[in-house]
Amino acid sequence: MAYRIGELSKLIGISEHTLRYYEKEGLVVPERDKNNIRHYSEDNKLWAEFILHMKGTGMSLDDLKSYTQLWKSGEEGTEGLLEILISHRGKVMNQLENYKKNLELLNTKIDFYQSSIEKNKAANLYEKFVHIKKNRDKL
Amino acid sequence: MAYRIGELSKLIGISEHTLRYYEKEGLVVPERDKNNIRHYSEDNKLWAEFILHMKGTGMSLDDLKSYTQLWKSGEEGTEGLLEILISHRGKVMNQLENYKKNLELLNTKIDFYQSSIEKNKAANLYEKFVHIKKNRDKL
DNA sequence: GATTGACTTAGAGTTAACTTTAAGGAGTAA
DNA sequence: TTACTCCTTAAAGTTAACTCTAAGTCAATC
Repeated sequence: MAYRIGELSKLIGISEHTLRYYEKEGLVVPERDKNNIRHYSEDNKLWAEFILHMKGTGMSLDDLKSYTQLWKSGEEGTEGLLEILISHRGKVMNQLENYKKNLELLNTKIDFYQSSIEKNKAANLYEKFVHIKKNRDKL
Repeated sequence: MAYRIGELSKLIGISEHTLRYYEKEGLVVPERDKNNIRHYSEDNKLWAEFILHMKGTGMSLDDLKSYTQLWKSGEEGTEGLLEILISHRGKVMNQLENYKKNLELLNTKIDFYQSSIEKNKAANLYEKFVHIKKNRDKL
């Protein structure tokens, strides 16, 4: 029920280096066995995955450090956790809007270039046709 | 119908430094007057805004450089432009999904903490009530 | 005449989040 | 025994995209 660094690294798709870095930063701190080998619990894994999710929507490691500290502090940190989550949710909602708008912009541009290529191909075909016709007529 | 660097900087919300940097990188290249002052045309402005949009959804300046070069090359660049746009659209769609999922996750967490705070408040109120009652009974 | 806003080059500094290196040591599985 | 995975520290290197500095010049406007 515990993962060694190499396993976890493969499971969640980040390097062992990065996992050690996260430990140094206090983000994901596994237990050690008598040989000093890291053992990541299921909770450690879930926490790491949560971090990756939040990072993936633009939360900074600094914010994630604060978040982790608050979480460790137990009940008294709850309001702080909420504050961070709500502020981040605002950013995520803005980004969502931003991405939606830009997707539309991209679609418009893509449509434009695609039809301009189509037109171009049609024009070339016509040119070829005229050329062939001309040469045929010459014969 | 043309902007000087300071004006454009304010209009589109990036620093003059950055505009000069973009010029050096070949991204937005304004005309110069006889005194060597930059004059950004309406097209320059639109291009700059387009760049900011694409950057805002994660396109790198390197890709934007290629894009700009292709655009300058005219008709023969069209297929290349399309390729970049379509590839970027893919990334934007993935990000959109990612943000949607994370928004849900955030909402779940926020709900959880909010109700746990509510419960806590209720419990505290109850404690206070018991305390008051106890003291009143003592009298 | 003073202020404002523009210009130049060349290079150094910043930030976040890794990523790599060096150089060695130790436990475990086939 | 060989290979594999793990461990350590400390520090240097990387990347993108700026951001700033210095030191000076120039033109327009109040």
